[in-house]
Amino acid sequence: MACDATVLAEVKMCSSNYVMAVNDTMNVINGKWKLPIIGSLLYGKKRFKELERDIEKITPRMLSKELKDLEMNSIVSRTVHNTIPVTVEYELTESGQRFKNVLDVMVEWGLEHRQNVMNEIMGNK
Amino acid sequence: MACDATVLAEVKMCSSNYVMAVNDTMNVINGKWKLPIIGSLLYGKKRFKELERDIEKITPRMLSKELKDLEMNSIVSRTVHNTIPVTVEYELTESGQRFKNVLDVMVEWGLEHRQNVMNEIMGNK
DNA sequence: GTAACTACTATACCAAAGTATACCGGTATA
DNA sequence: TATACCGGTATACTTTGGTATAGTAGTTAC
Repeated sequence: MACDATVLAEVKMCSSNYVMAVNDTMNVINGKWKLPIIGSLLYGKKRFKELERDIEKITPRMLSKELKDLEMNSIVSRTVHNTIPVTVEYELTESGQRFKNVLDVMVEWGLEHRQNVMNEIMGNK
Repeated sequence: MACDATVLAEVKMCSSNYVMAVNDTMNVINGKWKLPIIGSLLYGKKRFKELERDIEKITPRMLSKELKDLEMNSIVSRTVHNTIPVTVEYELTESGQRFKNVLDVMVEWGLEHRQNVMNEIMGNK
């Protein structure tokens, strides 16, 4: 059938699955701080305070909240180490790392779009 | 230099451009209604009332506002026809149509991610 | 004993985003 | 003359998202 999820090309034709999958993706990146956090973790695992220092102007309240969201959605994993004092490490899951594919396409589109808009303003065809 | 914008692969290394391009893309899709509007217009040009009927629960206020946003960002074009009464058509620009690339990757990631999460719940490794 | 580091949480507030409801001028139809 | 369609706008309200500021418990260094 057209709605058999086993074949990607066909799924793309099936608009209810299409919408669901886009929404799943949107839920990962909603809010002001999700992308900065993911961006920071793309460079490797980080501790809470490291993220707090890394991401300008984020408050511990928001960092904590957003990390919980990301953990719940299996984008980020949280590991507590029995050091003294305890250290907590946040790391991208495999899904989290694969999210870079989405970011890459966003970058590609963003750059092309900016170029297009520039050309229009300059009057080039 | 590493920040020469002419080579895509190098641009991806240059984090300030990377961030800028992602933000450009995010600005296109922010808010609750941008994606439904773009999604509807992917099937071809539409008039105001057609969009209003197509997109469930959207109010004319939001539709009008979001269409203006999209037009300002060169994602959608607005054409007024001198029919009686006037008809107004909204259509994706070239950039708007290319945005489907972003959506496609979002769908791909969304489906894979959902599958991953399912597998974890089911206990499969 | 007091200051500082870790990983947070609690309370209160504020601004942006979205909703609800009504309305506008113009035209066509009954 | 009344009703309905078109492409919206205006006003007021509510909900959500984010900020500001302070404080928590445990540990180490001075």
